[in-house]
Amino acid sequence: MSSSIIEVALPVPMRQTFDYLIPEHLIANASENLHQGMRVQVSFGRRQLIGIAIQLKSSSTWDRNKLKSIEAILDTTPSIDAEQFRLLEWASRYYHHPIGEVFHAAIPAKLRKGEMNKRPSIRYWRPTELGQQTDLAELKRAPKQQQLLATLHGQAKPEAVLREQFATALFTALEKKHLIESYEFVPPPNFEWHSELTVDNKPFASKEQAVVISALRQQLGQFQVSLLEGVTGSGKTEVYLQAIETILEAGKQVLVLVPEIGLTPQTVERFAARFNISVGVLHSGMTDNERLIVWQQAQAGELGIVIGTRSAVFTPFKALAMIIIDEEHDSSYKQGDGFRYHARDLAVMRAKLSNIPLLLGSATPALESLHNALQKKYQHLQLHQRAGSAVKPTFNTLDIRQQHLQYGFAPDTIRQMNHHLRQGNQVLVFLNRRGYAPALLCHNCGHVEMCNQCERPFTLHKNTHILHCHHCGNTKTIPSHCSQCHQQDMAPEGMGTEQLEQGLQHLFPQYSTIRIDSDTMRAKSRLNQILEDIHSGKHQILIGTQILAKGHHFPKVTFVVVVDIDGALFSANYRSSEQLAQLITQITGRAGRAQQPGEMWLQSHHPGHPLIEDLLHNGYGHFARQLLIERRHANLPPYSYQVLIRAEATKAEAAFNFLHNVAMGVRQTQSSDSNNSNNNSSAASQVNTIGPLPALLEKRQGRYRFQLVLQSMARSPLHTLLHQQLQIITTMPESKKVRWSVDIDPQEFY
DNA sequence: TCATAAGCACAA
DNA sequence: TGTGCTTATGAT
Repeated sequence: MSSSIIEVALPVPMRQTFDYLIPEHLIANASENLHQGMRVQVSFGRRQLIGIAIQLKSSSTWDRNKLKSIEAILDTTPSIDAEQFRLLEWASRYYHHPIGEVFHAAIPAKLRKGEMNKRPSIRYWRPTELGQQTDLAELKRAPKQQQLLATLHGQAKPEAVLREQFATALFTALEKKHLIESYEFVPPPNFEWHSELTVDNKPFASKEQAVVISALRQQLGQFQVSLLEGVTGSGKTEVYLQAIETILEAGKQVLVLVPEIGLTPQTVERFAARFNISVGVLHSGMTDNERLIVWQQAQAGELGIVIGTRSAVFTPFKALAMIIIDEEHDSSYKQGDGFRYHARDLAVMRAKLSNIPLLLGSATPALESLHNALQKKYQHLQLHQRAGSAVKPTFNTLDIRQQHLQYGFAPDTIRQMNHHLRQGNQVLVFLNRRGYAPALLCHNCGHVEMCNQCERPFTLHKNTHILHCHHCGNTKTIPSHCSQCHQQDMAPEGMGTEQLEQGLQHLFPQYSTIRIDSDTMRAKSRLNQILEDIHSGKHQILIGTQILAKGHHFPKVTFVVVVDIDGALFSANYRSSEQLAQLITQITGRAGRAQQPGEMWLQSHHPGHPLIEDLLHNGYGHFARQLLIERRHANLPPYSYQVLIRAEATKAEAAFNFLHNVAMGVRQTQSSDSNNSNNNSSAASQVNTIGPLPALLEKRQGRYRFQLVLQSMARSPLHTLLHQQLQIITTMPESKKVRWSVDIDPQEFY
């Protein structure tokens, strides 16, 4: 049977694939030359698109003479290998995302654009003849230039590597002096890393570490997920290093995922230095060329270790033997738009398909991971002892009820900040604003306005001045008096980082304040510069959001203020308290030093809140287990499963009606199912709908946004139902009038 | 009467 | 999603 048709996945937001004819000159060799996972160029409408070959077929459901022919085959070996293909097919099904877009997200930009999968040349710098002869001392008035020239002495280096350390201006300056020159070069493949591998400066593992390392080494060659729960400073990285030693010695490869902000040159250097091999790095700040090279090198087996952020989970390997996810609780592993995958979950599936171990490491594991570990689905490994001298700050929860707050600070807090600043120390002001659903709180007594139906805090929608219960959909107008103490002091939670920054400049004009959040940190180099300034003591007051909790140490910070913990404790977003605890714990492990442990103050209207008390006295591990119990009682993830459907439109009714119809469809499907068969309608397989509710920022960029949550105690009925609904939705005329998206296992709501 | 914007269907 | 066709709006 001749296979003259090829099924192609295209990067369009449509759920179907497309059939094309294979032109005459290719038919003879189609089964030889065209394989699953290869890129093909096709004409689609008036456009030329790059698609991925799914399979060869001999017939199509489409009329044969309506089929177009493919324009070209762009690969000689599949860009998506068999293993990746299976992973991405699974991801497309699991996340209910169009397969073409899934493939698109998983390959480097250069390949997406149809460039040939050949090694691109890269720019190198080398000293010129003159540069070789020049005495370095001649450049002593330009120390940075001197340093650059010294680095290049006797050895050319790729520009990308040098850029991490040297500014652009230095290159032009030295080039002008005819001391260095650049050239393009295609580096030859290096399969020799394995024989060059050495293990340098390996410290002795502690007894505790040794136990964990040997447990991990026993799993090689089989699928097993392990959760390494290790307090800050317990030496998780050392465990990673020693666990992968035998893998590298066997010539096999390791993938290490790190949070977006955690990927510093130091991290990479630590891996490279231990094994004396070059480490592949993948992160968002790299050029398309740089990413493509690492991708190809990993695929060819030229790299023993690849360290990368979220999307590095798609990197192809020749002989992948282990995946490590550092700081596995970190929210940057979840893609927030488009193809909303979670790198941790994809890694679990990848490890399963490849039959290799996966190691999840964190001081503050995500409740999902902890749950799996406690359920014995994951192997649970623990490190309790800190390697160095212990740095544990003292805590103080400060009651701010009825206090006169200045820019959000209580008088005592301001006094204490002054005290620390006068001693020449740094103060860290922490404001956690992300992902909160603000509650309405009485400043006099701390009472939080709760939904009378489900005992959960109401969420304040500022635009409409309405309280919404995000659990049952109940609404209420904003009361003028507190129902508890009858004072007129109901205030919404919330202040932005910018306001806080201005306030601090007013309160402490003599000190330098620096704000560190993702907005100001767009460029990676900028962050490094600021971190350097902080370490050198240029700034005394640091204002930060999540970013500060990730991997950076602040030895000069002796006082940490968390401005408002109530926002997290009384958020309708049930993940807020988990995130707050993770942040507090992470900062705790990173501020201060052995000689001067530091202090952390938490401002709250509920100073004796049992969850916070538990966290401060018994640590994150205990707290997290308590929180899991709460989640179980409330039937929340990880004990239930959720899908969030978002919709936005220029007309509020359009978005609302769309989601309303979806919700009706869900209920209808279920009631007809239970009437007909009665076998599939147990409480566990019941899918509940919550909403549609307006999004917290209801209107953004002139569009009204709503969301609908589908929730079930079991995953499969939820997914089955969603699958059915999506088929209906895509044919609904309303669906074309709104922008809508599906978020499986949503992390951020409201 | 023309020009531009908004709405809409379609893609193999 | 990107494209081009159709229809609505509205300025002159």
